[in-house]
Amino acid sequence: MTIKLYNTLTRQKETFQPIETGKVSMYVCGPTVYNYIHIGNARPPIVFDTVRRYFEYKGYDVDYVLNFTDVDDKIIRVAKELGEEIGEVSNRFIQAYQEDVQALGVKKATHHPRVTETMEDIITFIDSLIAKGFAYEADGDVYFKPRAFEGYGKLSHQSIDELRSGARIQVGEKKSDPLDFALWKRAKDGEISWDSPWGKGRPGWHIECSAMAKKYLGETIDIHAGGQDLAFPHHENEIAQSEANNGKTFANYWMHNGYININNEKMSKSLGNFVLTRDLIAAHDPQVLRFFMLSVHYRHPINFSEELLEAAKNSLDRVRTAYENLAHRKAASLDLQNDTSEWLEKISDYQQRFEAEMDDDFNTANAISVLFDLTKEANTYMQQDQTSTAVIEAFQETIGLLAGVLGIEFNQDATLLDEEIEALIEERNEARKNRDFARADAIRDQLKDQGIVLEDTAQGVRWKRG
RNA sequence: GGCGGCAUAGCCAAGGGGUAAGGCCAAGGUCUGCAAAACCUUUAUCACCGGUUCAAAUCCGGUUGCCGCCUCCA
Repeated sequence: MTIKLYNTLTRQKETFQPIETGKVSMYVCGPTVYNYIHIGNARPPIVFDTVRRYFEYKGYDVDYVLNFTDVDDKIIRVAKELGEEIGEVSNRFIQAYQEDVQALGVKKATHHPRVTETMEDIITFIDSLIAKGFAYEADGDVYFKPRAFEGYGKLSHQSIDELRSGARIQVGEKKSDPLDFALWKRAKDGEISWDSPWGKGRPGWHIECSAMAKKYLGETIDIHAGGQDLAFPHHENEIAQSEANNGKTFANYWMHNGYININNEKMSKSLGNFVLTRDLIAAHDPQVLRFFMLSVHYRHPINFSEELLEAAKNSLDRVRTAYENLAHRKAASLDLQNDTSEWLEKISDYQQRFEAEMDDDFNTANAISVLFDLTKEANTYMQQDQTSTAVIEAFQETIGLLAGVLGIEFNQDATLLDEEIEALIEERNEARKNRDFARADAIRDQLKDQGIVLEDTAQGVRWKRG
């Protein structure tokens, strides 16, 4: 089956057609590193990491670039406030970003370029745009002229004249048209700067992505992605810069994720209604947060609340518990041959259903529902007196594999209990045999206080860390 | 003003012409010494109005409400 994905450019689901067979090049706009990320900022890395994982699951070789904007007005401001170098600020928050996102099960990108390390390419890019007549220098600033680029507005589906009413010129800018946007900003006194043909300065916001995408992925990439709010103006401007300069389609597919809302309103720094990712993963299982985000289609908004997170935790526990129970049940299973193939076929059907949902524009909400169906099937199978090792293993492997595609990992290595606890469990078994339930329950309560939960099953005592 | 999205059970959420997936919560039941886990059962006609159709939650028109983008934003 081929993968279909919704392309913002055409406003349609399209069959994914890679530029190069078996390969996918993806560029995802990363953070401006001047503070800790909130959970809204965590959605794109999670969503597109899942997209990446699914492509890899399907056998594609994915070249995945996620950049860091490590110089801009806000970073300069924060550095000034703290009396630090901007490098100190950006390094600290890049580090923090990596930690947060790693906790959420996000794989490292193939490349994590930074603006400050791409300066030469950026300057060359701007120079070339000026040479081609798409940009002009004005008193140390350089501006891009959207009016010179024919396709301007094609991503956000806005006509250039409609946009005009919203455009504005800020104090100190030397644009000749309100629509023009900065490629290069002349340095103010004492501000960090780089030498360029137009004097000391630093890049504007949009040009970095055009330059980095070209540097690491080439002139045409398969997928360019980011949050919905980047579609305009950021991505629109990237298209204009890249296509004006390279004369080629910049990205074949554009993907945009929806927002995280609080009380039905967009979470944003300016509204002050945000929850920091760090704070949340300190208080909750980060996998639950990831699972929560994937339980809604990536293009739809998600309303955030502690209650919803709690519900997500209970949901995920259902799958996790089944996975752990399968591990326990494996020991008591037999090398049965009779009805095995029928079950294995059934399990494989669930996997195919999962794939069909993911193939359809990465419908993780439906993919998760298939995972639940598979979980129920496994639980039902375990109701039987006799179970086949092969079937139990297939259930466990498939649940682990599909959850893994979503970036959810279940604990494989149940650490052994220490001897003291083992002895207590044994003592309790004896007590139960002797129908000394008071003693048995006392031991169970004692272990519970130590975080060990005991469950009596037909196949013996099952324990887990609660 | 321009462009766009959303409205489905107590809650979350898929579906998007053929008669409502899945999860959470709740209640009842089975199993269990008790629990836990699990399984079974119960719970909606899809914001409203009108139209197209043999058939509409799904298409079209309109109404209401909410949200987003329109040069800081994921």
